[in-house]
Amino acid sequence: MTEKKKKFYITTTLPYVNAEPHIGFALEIIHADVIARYYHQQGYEVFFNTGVDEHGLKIFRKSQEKNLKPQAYCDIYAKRYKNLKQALNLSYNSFIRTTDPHHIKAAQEFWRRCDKNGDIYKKDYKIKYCVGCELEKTESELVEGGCPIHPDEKLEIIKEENYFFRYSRYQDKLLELYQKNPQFVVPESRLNEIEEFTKRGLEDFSISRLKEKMPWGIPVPGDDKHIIYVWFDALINYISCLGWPDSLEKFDHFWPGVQIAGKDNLRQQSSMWQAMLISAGLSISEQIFIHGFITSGGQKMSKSLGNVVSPFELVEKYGTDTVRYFLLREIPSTEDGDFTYEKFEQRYNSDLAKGLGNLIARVVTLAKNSKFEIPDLHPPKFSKKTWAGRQIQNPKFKTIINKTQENYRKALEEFRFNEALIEIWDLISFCDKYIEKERPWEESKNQKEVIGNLLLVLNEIAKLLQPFLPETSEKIFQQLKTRKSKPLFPRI
RNA sequence: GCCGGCGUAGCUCAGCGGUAGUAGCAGGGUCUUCAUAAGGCCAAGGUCACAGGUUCGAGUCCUGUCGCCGGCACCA
Repeated sequence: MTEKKKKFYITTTLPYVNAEPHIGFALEIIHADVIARYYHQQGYEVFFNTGVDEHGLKIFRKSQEKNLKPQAYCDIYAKRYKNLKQALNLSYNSFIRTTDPHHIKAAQEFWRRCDKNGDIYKKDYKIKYCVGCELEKTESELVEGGCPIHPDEKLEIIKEENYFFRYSRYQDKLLELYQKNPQFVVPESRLNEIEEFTKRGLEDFSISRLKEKMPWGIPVPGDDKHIIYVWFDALINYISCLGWPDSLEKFDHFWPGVQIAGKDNLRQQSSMWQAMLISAGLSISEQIFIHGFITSGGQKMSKSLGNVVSPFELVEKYGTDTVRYFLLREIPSTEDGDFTYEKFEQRYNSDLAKGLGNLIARVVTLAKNSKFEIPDLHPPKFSKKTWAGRQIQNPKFKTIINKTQENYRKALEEFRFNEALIEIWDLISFCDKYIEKERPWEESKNQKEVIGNLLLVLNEIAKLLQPFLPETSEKIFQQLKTRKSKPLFPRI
């Protein structure tokens, strides 16, 4: 993240392909996209990874339900997730699948390194098994010590020999990491959470499953009877996507990177994965950003409640940038946020149609109607020192634009997307007031200067919007250039 | 049960020791016409969850109560 490095790596988590793409994942990948586009605009070389997690029991079962081979099932879903790229206008350059041959090799090599370091050993793993469900039950699933679906059935304890990872060995190193680097996990509340968890003590966790029970996974190196447990394999994607371990050029250049994950993933990303990296002798991640969840009308989205929101449907109905805008502006980046169609349309009308869209339309028309020759704008390319500051003469504009840029940059570098957008909208509001005051539709001696100033500011607004609303940003540049007004966001 | 957070205008939130914020959105009045019946201005709207305490002074610090929400290991 420092200026001199000039390269930037960001990755989402890999969604598990047992369901359709969820609006919550759309939020995560849009966050990552904004950051990636921002650093790209700043002149950084950016590597942006996403993909899908395809191994494990749930997928194995799903594929059986649908009478498909696991790989065939995964192929179908991988495609659905790839469709998000166009729907949400994403700029990622790497889409990894955990069934990619290269990833499989990487996971096995990673295993060997941890093993070599003495961190992998065999032990009996006690599984709680509900005969009624014919399923393993985890502690967190249980209600009053029993299966919530079959409370009368007694849970059986099944012992199974698994490989374990010596997580307990890393307690001190992890605590030191959190204490030395308070920015390692954002927001701070999540850092505190993981720190408190770590202080309570770490237990080694199992990292393999018996192949005879569930064959859909990566074979454990040197032991045919086991496959690597799904998330030990999945986490490694963050470096296998960079070519590790075969080709280290990209890996050496980009790693470590920033990882974005949901709050349900705090432990895996900011703790377990970090311990794994240390064990394998690799650098820990640069930073972990943890976002919240999206509720639907105040409730958790679930099929049974029938309140699941599909990102594809939203995009089809309202357009890509509208969806991006809502998620970035309305959902506080580190907290849970709520989706309703009412809120969505209200944001659209007040901010996009009446705010941004209307301002562009009025200025473009003013410029078109003006009898003066107004000089061409600078191209929309980023240049560190110019922004608008140097071109605009009006000192009030200079001040507010400088303030906006500064707050915007700070907000973005701290993942406060909504606040960065608020900064831009303050500038929009400033322009509306300026127009009202100067009345540039009337002929006057400063008419030319006023319209010129406005065009320059809108040019800056389009630049600031670029990471958030890339398509709209481009349309604004076009309209400013051609002086042809066309509504960006028709009122609904 | 243990640990942490939150409760400020109809809604979303800022403020975290000095008369509550030029807040935003919604609602009301008014001015204007370049613009997507958009925009500007003005007014209204709060016993800062409740009860004690510390302090010259408390949304702001402390204690307690109530309410809501997270975390407490195999959820990818």
